Amino acid sequence: MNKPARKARSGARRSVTIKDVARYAGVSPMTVSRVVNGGQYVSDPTRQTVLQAVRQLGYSPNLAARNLASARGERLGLLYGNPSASYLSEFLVGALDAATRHGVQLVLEKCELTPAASRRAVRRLVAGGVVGVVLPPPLCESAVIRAELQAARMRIVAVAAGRPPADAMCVSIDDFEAAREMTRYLLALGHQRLGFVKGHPNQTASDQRWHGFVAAVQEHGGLPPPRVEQGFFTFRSGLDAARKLLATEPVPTAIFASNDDMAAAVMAEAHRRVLEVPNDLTVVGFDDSLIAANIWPGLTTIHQPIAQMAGEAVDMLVTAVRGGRRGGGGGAELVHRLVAHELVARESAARPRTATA
Amino acid sequence: MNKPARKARSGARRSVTIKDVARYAGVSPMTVSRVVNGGQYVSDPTRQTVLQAVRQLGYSPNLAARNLASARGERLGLLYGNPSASYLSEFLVGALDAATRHGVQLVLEKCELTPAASRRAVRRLVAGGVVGVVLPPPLCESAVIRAELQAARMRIVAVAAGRPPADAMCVSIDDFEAAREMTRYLLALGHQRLGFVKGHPNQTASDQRWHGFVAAVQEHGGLPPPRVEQGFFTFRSGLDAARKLLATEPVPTAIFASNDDMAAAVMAEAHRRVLEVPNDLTVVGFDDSLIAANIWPGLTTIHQPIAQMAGEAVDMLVTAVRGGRRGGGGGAELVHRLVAHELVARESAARPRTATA
DNA sequence: CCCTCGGTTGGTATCGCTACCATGTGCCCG
DNA sequence: CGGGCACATGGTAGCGATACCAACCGAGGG
Repeated sequence: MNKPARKARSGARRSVTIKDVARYAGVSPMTVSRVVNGGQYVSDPTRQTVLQAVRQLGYSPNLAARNLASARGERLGLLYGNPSASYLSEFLVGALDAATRHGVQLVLEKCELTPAASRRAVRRLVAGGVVGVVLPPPLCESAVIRAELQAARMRIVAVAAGRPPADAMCVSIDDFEAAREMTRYLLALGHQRLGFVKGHPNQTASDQRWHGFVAAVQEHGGLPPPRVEQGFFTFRSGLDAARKLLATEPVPTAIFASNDDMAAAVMAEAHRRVLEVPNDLTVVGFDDSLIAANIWPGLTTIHQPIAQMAGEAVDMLVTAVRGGRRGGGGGAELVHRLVAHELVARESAARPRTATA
Repeated sequence: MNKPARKARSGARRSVTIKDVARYAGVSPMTVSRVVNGGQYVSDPTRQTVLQAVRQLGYSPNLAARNLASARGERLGLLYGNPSASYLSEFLVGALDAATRHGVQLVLEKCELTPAASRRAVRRLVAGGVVGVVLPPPLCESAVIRAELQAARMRIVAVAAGRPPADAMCVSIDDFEAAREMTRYLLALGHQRLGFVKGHPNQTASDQRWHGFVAAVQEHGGLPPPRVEQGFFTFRSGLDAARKLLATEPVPTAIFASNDDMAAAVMAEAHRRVLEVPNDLTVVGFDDSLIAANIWPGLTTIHQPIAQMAGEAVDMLVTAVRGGRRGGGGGAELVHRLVAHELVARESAARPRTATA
């Protein structure tokens, strides 16, 4: 038998259980459990004793057992769509990390944006015993998917939706504020003739960014009207927009694209026209996706703490699911959490040539 | 009691347990367990019946219960280093998917390449009860990390190491063959003056790709000696290499960079010199990373089925761990699995201007 | 013909923890 | 003064799966 082998290996392994702590503290396992889980009906002296024992013995609860007993081995789903978003990598890291911390399982499911595909994906999730779902962009914008999920009684957290949907929890940065900040940055550099490439019209974040841009322009005042083109968050659409923006005089001295892919496209088109970035043209983006640091010159952009956001989303889901099971039925508190963004200045933005410092 | 209420509501909710499957298949839970875990003492008819039931009911074992009962910390680790590799995203998707399929938990751990950091990361993994680790590049090349892991008796699968390490399982594409294929492709287009940007010298894949390139050049024969520069897989290093390659006459008509980031850098530098790609210069890369399709012109490159490779790695780990525990001690079969690559032709490669078709 | 033996099954205990109920205090209120 | 209520605690019964052993069964050897 290989039992002896196991024994030998484990030696150091065997962990201290709740019973050990209970015995050590001279109370029942139940009391220990209550203390550890922040239960309410424990007297303060007892609590201190137990906490002491926990520290002394280095007790750490067995996740598997806890999950099993509390039937909280909940699975969470992560529905992802367009994987071109270099988002996904960081997003997954953050989400998985949080999931591991909470001891919940994370199930991935790919999903196109068509109703049929959504339905299929949701069905697969339900079949997999998933009780809550994280929705990264652009799926978080799809009312169809949200409705489908809601019908299956899933909890939902939308990540990085520009405007929080009314029917789901949400974690995002303040797209409006971030765009305003970036625009102010451009204005502070001395730019006057601005160009803007809008994002995909069916993502609410696009609006927020656009409005932030407009707000900054208006509060500054006295500028020639900015040139605006519609984009769709793809490199290709950025190229088209850039072509139009750069074709007609007077050419903008700074172009703010609603995401990095489009900003990269603007830079590519600028190069084609032998405009040097940033000396002849300043280009800034949004997202701080992988491409931002991997092109030359590096792209000045807005950094979103994607991993953190994904993690928070999972946290929210876990508390919602657990609290929901515990607390009275359906008391759906729809939290909306904002996290901090950051303007990352790289090489693609500079004072305009004609700046009147 | 709210039990009835739960029952009523649950219908779709309540996950199916091993007992349900057993009842459905008309056998005991034990037998189901044996089938699911690939146990040996099950007759074929019984096995089929059970598998059928599993599929019908959509059964998926409860991780918590399994871990608790078997005390088998069946967690797998994924040690990732340099996340600049846009690799990570797809890699995670594949790995997580496989992990979910097998019902094992995947624990992520970030790890720098220094010995100290490796030691710390491994310690964290051990503390987390991890029994096997997936090593994506570039970590799979680090003998230090492998040694560290092996000392902790972990199973290891290295992914995309150019040359399989002697002491670990491995899944990769045939870098040599892929590079040779790409080079033949360039030669077939009519290119004669070739440039090559080598990859980071401490990754064995770099060698393989370089040798594949050389092999194709030699088997073709009668070419001027190719121009070669050392790169380090970073955009920056690609820029430096491109500068040198394009500075001295005669300029190559095609440049093969050992990865996409460097290829993108070559393209950027070409643009700066007002060389049009692909008309004035053909550029090809390797990896088919996100950037390849998101620049203009699109990069002709070698596609690696990253997600699939990651999935296979997890599969191998699972069978190794389960088989290893069961089967006689230490019969470490070090499998090395090759998966198919694919040459993806986009717009960055064309016949040279001076081609003598 | 019985007994052993290897392949195949089912029963039972148990993993570590928590839900749930019972119990036991002290205290206020009717 | 007894019932009720808010706290504080302990006991018991599982959660879903596997380990381990017992039981069965057909075949072959003594």
